[in-house]
Amino acid sequence: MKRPTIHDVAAAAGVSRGTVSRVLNGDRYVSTASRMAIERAIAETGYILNRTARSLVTQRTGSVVMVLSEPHEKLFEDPNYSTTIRTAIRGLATRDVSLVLMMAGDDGDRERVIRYVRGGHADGVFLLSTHAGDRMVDVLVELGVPAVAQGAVIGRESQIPYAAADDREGARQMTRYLVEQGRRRIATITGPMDTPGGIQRLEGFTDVLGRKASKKLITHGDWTQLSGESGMARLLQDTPDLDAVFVASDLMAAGALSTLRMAGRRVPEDVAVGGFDDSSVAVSTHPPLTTIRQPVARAAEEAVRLLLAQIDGQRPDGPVILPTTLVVRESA
Amino acid sequence: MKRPTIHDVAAAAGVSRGTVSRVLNGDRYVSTASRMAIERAIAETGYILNRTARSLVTQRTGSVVMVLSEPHEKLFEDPNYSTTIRTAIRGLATRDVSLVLMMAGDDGDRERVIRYVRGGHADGVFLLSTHAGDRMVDVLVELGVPAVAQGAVIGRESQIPYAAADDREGARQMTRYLVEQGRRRIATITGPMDTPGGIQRLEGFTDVLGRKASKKLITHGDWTQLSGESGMARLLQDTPDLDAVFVASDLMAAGALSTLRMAGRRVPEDVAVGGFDDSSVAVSTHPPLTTIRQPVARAAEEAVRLLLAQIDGQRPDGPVILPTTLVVRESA
DNA sequence: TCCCACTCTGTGAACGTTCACAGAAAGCCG
DNA sequence: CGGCTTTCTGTGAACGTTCACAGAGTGGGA
Repeated sequence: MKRPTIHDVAAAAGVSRGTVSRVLNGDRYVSTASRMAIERAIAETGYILNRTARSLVTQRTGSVVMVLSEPHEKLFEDPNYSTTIRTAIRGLATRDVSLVLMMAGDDGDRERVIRYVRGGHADGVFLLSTHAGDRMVDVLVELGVPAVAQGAVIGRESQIPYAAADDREGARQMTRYLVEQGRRRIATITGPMDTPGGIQRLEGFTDVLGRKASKKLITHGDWTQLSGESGMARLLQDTPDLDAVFVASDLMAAGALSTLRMAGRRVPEDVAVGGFDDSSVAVSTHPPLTTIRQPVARAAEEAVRLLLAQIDGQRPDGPVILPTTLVVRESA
Repeated sequence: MKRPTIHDVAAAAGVSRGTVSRVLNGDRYVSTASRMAIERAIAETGYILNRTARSLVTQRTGSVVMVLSEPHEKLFEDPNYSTTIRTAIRGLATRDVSLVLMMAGDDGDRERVIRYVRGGHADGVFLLSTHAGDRMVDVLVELGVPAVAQGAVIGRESQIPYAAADDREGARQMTRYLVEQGRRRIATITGPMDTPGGIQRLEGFTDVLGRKASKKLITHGDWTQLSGESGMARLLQDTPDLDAVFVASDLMAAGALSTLRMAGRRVPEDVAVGGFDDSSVAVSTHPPLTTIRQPVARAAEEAVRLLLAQIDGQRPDGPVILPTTLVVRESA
């Protein structure tokens, strides 16, 4: 029992391939009689379009590849990825575009992604957590394939449109809040300085604190919970009298909380802790985190929109920056 | 500038299409002279195989679809999914098979998945968190498409091979441990009773407790943190003197911890809490969770193996059940 | 009435592979 | 030397669509 083809439908409807193809693709020059006959024939035969055959001639695949650029050990700790992936799948599904997931954790992976895209196996690329100076990005830009990023790709802001939260302003909100709460020695644990979140959240921090943001009050993490623990330990050592810390992600903040607890500091009485992301861990820590909510789902939706627009041949309307909001819980 | 095709390679190497195709597919009847010429030609022209064209004739796509069957609100809270997805991608990549991600949160989604598979757009299906009685599964089985599941598909254990942790024995380990610690009134919060984890972890619990596992000591959650909170509240109301609770997932256990804290019960002094999964939340709670580690990555690897074997036309060697281990932290 | 525009339809070619087949060349055995 | 097997190669057809083109029918305006 072979699957029915467009020929079978045409025969059943008493028309030709061409006409069937026209209704399949929404061409307007089809008589209502033919259209109805064809629709009946499709239902009767159980015909399903063969996208492979279509792709061969249209040079379009109807799929998009999402590239996750985290090293393997670390990947996916961040619950935000899940939201982004889910939202993107849904957004693309409305246009019947499917989502292929690839990793770019090492050079072999990146090579594979390049081959995949260069081979024309995807109509567009959705970049996630791409670090500065990624060679793969150079190749993609050179190829001119439609691309979009969730969070800016550093150094490629003008070539690859993106959707992101307003990291800098979010960091300002949190820092201002800590200041307003009367905190005087405010430290920060940043993200990696080759990611937009790492850079801009630190910028927001220094925007508010000015020269009070001394070197000793700044340390760097890599988004992992473990790096939050060790970062907090370093800060306590360098500045034992700190009374607040702005941690650039909730996951790192969870790590910072454990270190503080082990050091016998009460949160928020002795040290206030501010996170960033409002991810699911924010409510499972003790105490629950005061944090900055970023509209991850909205950003993913916007990114999908930007990507589809490019695939349709339109010029994307620049980056989309979304506002953040302060969520006060108990840690600060 | 068109991309080079197999014709261009053939011309550059001074052979015919057929011979090029043979080296591309690893056929042994090719002279070393031709083979070398062709390999040079491929490198020089920058040729990349067009999988679409290949798919059209071979009826194989070189891709597999992973289906996530959680309702949209809830999906992805569980960090284990991330591990599974990542591991599956890596495993498939070694065979140059790509992974398409689809959701099956509502009927529309499921319909889309069916259309996709029926249309022959994937060589196999990787089922994640599929609930009992899912109509989509019936269709897939009927279609006879290679399929595999992470965690048994209830009612389809014999038709769809799977890889899973030994949920029942894991639950026994935890329950035994609680008993050994001298706990006398042990309750449990289960997962949904249409999932294997929900059913089997409860079975393990009653295996150990026998008739001591009274109705009042059993309540059901849906894997979410919130359901852990409310489940714990119900238990405290029904059985105020309980001194331990086995929660069928870490995420729900995190919820249970908050409820206990709000109720003024100390963990583990007043109430011991045992989780299940050893997911990332287990270490961010306070106190850190004593839990059951399941080899999620191993299970994903095995599932990929089972799937690829079927795609290669072999009979899968039955379900793979992997051992769990007790991880003692501070909550019990 | 004639011409043109518009609507609708069918047909052949093309997309870039693989596959089956046929046939050439080479080696071996009696 | 003749025939048989093995190795190697080229060719036409096929996979299931879309697309461009040509042509038929219809209606309206000059």
